[in-house]
Amino acid sequence: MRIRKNAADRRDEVIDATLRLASDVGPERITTDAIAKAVGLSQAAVFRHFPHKEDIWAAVLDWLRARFAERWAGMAAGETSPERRLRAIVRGQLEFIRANPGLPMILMSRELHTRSELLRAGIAGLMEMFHRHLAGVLEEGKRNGEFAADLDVPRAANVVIALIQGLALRWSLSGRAFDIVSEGERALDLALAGMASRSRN
Amino acid sequence: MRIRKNAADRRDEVIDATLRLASDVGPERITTDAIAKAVGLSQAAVFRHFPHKEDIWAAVLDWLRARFAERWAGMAAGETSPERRLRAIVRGQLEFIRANPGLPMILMSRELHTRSELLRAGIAGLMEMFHRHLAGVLEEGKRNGEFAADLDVPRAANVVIALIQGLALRWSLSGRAFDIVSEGERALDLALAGMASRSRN
DNA sequence: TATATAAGTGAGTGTTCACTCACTATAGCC
DNA sequence: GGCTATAGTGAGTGAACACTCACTTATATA
Repeated sequence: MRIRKNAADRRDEVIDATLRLASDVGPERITTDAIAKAVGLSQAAVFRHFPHKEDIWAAVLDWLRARFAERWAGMAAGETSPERRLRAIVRGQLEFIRANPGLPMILMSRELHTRSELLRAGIAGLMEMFHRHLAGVLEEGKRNGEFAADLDVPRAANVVIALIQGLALRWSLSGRAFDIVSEGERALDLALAGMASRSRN
Repeated sequence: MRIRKNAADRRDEVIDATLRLASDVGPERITTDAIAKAVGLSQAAVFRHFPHKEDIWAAVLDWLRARFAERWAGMAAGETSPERRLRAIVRGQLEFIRANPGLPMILMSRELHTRSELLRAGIAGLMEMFHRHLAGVLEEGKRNGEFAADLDVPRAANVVIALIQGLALRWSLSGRAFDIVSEGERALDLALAGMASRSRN
């Protein structure tokens, strides 16, 4: 029997299935047929809701953007000191990745980057959002004295992002063989404190 | 006119072309036809030299493994202190990436990881080689007093790798819009010295 | 110089994929 | 209960792709 739902619900189901499939097989190998099966539709029906496959990805990016905004807005209220805020942001991002393992695969996908300028810009936009968010907290901590007075804020934000992405990459490729959240917190500790011996200089 | 070369030369040409194409279009979008055109052969001729496409990737990984071994053997002789050695290793790796922009795309490719267990193991092996190499130097520096006495060496090595990979990712996706070598050296400075203010604790 | 061997080719094949189209069934409204 | 708008379908289509095959041509050496 044919189950008929309204368009908005189906769109959400497709977005959801796509995110889940992204972590299972990788974004480049998601086919419209796989999405259809995951949602319980015929392949042709997918194209009722999204005229082109690219439009599915655009919707996924919109969904992610909305989630990020939500999370960061909620989180800003909590912690007091900039360093604690930074840790909370990183932890939050890692928890989000743990809950949505497809996310890093999407952000890192060369496929999505090169197939369409729209998607490239969308992904770059997400990363910029995060960079600005981090830079704001780092700047505060620098004024505050919690971070080094001569800290190069934009570069430090990039270092934090690189840490998260490098970690997420290893996590994904290892088949999620370790806990990305606790491992990420340790990595951040190292980056904040430094590896060099404290006795020198 | 038909140009005929011996098999070994053709294999090298194919490996070379594949590495170059990996940076241009990404590993997952390299077709045997594109490789054939790059080398100046018909598509069918590619299969004279490699029975399956997977074999081309295996050969590329072998080539990379040999290059790494070469470089690291040559480099060990140079620098004196562990910290300088670490910096030299990272710099060397970044220079290698700059010269072979396809490398990070290959190492990060989910496609290659999931399509074949042989390739997955090959890539994991390359990363392990690098991890061991870094851990050795960090261990030395820890004994030496240049690095923190309580440094968690394997984790620190992972942090360095994450930094390089995260940086390489941003570099690739940005269309190589900055100098990965100098940017990487600054990032390493930050990770070694730490971001937190020195006045605290 | 004849011959064997190996490098090369054009023209396929089967599969996978995004996307189309003519048609059908259902929900919501009058 | 009948009508309309729209979610849904099965059966395509054409393009891209890895890989095959029967056949050709160049090279090394007996």
